[in-house]
Amino acid sequence: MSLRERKAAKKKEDILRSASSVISRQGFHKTTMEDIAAELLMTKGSLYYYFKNKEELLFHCHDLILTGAMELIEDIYQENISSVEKMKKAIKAHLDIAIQEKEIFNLIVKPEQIFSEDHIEDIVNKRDVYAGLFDKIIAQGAERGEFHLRQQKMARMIILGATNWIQVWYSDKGEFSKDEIEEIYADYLLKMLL
Amino acid sequence: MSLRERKAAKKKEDILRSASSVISRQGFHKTTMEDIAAELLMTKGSLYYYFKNKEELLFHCHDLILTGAMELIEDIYQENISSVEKMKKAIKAHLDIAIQEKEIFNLIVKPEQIFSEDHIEDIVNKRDVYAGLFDKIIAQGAERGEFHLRQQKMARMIILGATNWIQVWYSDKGEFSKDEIEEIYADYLLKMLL
Amino acid sequence: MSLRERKAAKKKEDILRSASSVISRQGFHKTTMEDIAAELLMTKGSLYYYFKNKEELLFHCHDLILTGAMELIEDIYQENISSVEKMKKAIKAHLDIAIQEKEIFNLIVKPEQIFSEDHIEDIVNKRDVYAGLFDKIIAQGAERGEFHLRQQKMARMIILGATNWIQVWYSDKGEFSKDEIEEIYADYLLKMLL
Amino acid sequence: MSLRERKAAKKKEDILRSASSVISRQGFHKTTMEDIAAELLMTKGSLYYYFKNKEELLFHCHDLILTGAMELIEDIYQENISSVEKMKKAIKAHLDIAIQEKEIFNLIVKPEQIFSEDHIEDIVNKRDVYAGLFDKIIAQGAERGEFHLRQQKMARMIILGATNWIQVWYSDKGEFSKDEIEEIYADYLLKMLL
DNA sequence: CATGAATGAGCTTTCATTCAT
DNA sequence: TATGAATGAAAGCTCATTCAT
Repeated sequence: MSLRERKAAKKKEDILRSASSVISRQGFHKTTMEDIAAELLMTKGSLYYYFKNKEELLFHCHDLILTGAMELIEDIYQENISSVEKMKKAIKAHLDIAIQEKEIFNLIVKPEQIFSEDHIEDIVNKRDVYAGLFDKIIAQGAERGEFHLRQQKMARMIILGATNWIQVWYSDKGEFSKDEIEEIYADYLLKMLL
Repeated sequence: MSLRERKAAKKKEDILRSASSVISRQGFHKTTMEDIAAELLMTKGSLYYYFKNKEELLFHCHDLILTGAMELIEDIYQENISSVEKMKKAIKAHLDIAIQEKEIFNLIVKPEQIFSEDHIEDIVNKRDVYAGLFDKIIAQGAERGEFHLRQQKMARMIILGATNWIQVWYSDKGEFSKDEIEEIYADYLLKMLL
Repeated sequence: MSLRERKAAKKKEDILRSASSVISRQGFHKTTMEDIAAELLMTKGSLYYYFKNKEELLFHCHDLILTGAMELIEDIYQENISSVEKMKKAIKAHLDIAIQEKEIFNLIVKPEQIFSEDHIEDIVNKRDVYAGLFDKIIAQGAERGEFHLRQQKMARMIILGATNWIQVWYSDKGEFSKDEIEEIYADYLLKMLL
Repeated sequence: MSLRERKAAKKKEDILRSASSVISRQGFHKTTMEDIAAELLMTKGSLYYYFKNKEELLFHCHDLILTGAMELIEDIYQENISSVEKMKKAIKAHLDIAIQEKEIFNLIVKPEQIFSEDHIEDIVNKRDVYAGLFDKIIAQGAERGEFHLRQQKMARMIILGATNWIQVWYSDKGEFSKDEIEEIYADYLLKMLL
């Protein structure tokens, strides 16, 4: 990749980060291209130099964050530790991202209300792959005799549902610190699997 | 209440039910006043006779559903049964509503992105009251020695989070029936409390 | 048709006439919805109450004029006169319309550059039907022994081409009156057919 | 002219030819500077090194083609052949260009809709000079007793109109070859002059 | 010379809202 | 009460044009 290209790639990522942040604050529909541009001290016209429309921009936001998350969880899965430990770590990592990326992560929820058919399949697939990582951890734990449960997929849905929801109410001014919350969540959810 | 007033009240509720249904399908931002009116075989102008604007309409949708849900859970709380049973019933009832009212229930999530300041406080309060009902069930269960847990609020958040999330993926064509799903969810989540 | 409906239909036609006139002056691409609205003392938003987009509006402009023209020529064809007379009348009628509706008539030319696929077929068909009326006159004249020519379609194309072109240069301030021009055109073109 | 200048001149002509071709396909308004640049494997910024804006570029396209056409017809006029032959040749030559340059030639039609006042006069003048060449052929033919007609200008307009129109419908997949069409056109139009 | 990047004016379109009838 | 009609503000998007490098 040439210098030029790397510069452009960096700019694209800057835009995505910035857009993610604004969208997380205001929601996708209430965020205008102008809002996003303003945050970057650009004009909205310039955004279209990098992304061909609003949906495309969002799609890449989504992709960036989900890809990052997948790498994290995949790494945890590869670690040489007990399944209980893996799941604890995975839950904490997931909570971390959900808190940070609020709205973007929330997009995973209802792609049909935002994305056109072109992207939905891609998005749903990626979301499934991500969820699959948690399935793998659970399955491995069950095999190893660490977890005892019948409906593994259901358990995974409960775990991801509960953790995704945290963005709804989390505030860094709450009674518990982020780390404490993550600890408590992990403990509770692990109880379900044992 | 005069006949006329009662007629108007009924019409209002018709509108709210209809609007809820459309919004649940399409999402709030993608639903236009025209869509809502069309569903009722009215014209959008008429809606403004009953509700002074779109937000007001949505606010009352929200209220209608949340009030109904509160009554259900309150009744369950008053029943003369074990806390375990109460919680099971409450979880199932909550799942029922979440599945049925999808989008509207989803509003409970991020009111700031939709409602203006006039309503937010009201909405947040009601949501807290509703959540409080679950807290009461948990507290009672702990008192009675049925539940064993320290962070009661956290547990409640996990429960509501996990159950709210169901709207994201639930489909009546899935592997499990609604009743089965509710049973499984209730079982898993109860494991957390014992 | 109710009074309401007739009123609306009339308004639609008003808009079409007005739009035709503006477009004929400025060309389709240089004419904004605002221009059209201004001519009617409306706001551009209102136009969308009657026509769902700019293309649709243009399509109906086109239709209105072409339908009118077809009726004129069809009537001439039905008259009980010699083919020479029919063709003369048809040429004059066509010139009349071409002069009056300049730009709209010009649309008949390159629909692909303006219309999306949805409309092109319809437009091309109508245009063919219209041209077919001239073919019928020519064929009848040939049968009756009034015209002597081999490539009838080619002759028709020359006639319509020559007459369509008039909008390019016609001005009511020129050396000849519109009637004189029509007379001369008809005479010249008839020479071709005899 | 220095080497550098000649290089630049050549590049300019390359651009004009390329632009003509794209515009002929898509029409002026639907052709963006990017389209033109892409065809030349350039970036749109570079175009502005050679032409100060889109209108200027179009103006020179127009000029290039019309100048070429004028030379052709002028040469025909100078030939030592009968006026009938001259006119036949001129018609065929004109048809050739009209078919090839479609859209650009079409520009001759409505300069006001595309060009600003700066260019209109120039364009109209050149167009008149071009048309004048046909007038000269006709006048000479009348003088020589080959043609018999009163309104010479009108005849010329009919001839140019009919031939210009060919771009509207010509396709190289039609029933007749280009040569045949030209022959037929020339024959028909000549009948008008005799 | 060429280009990548940025700009901003202008366009079409949508839609909540208003209001006379 | 209900509605057809109109409005206007705001959004997404396009593209000719500019300019530093």
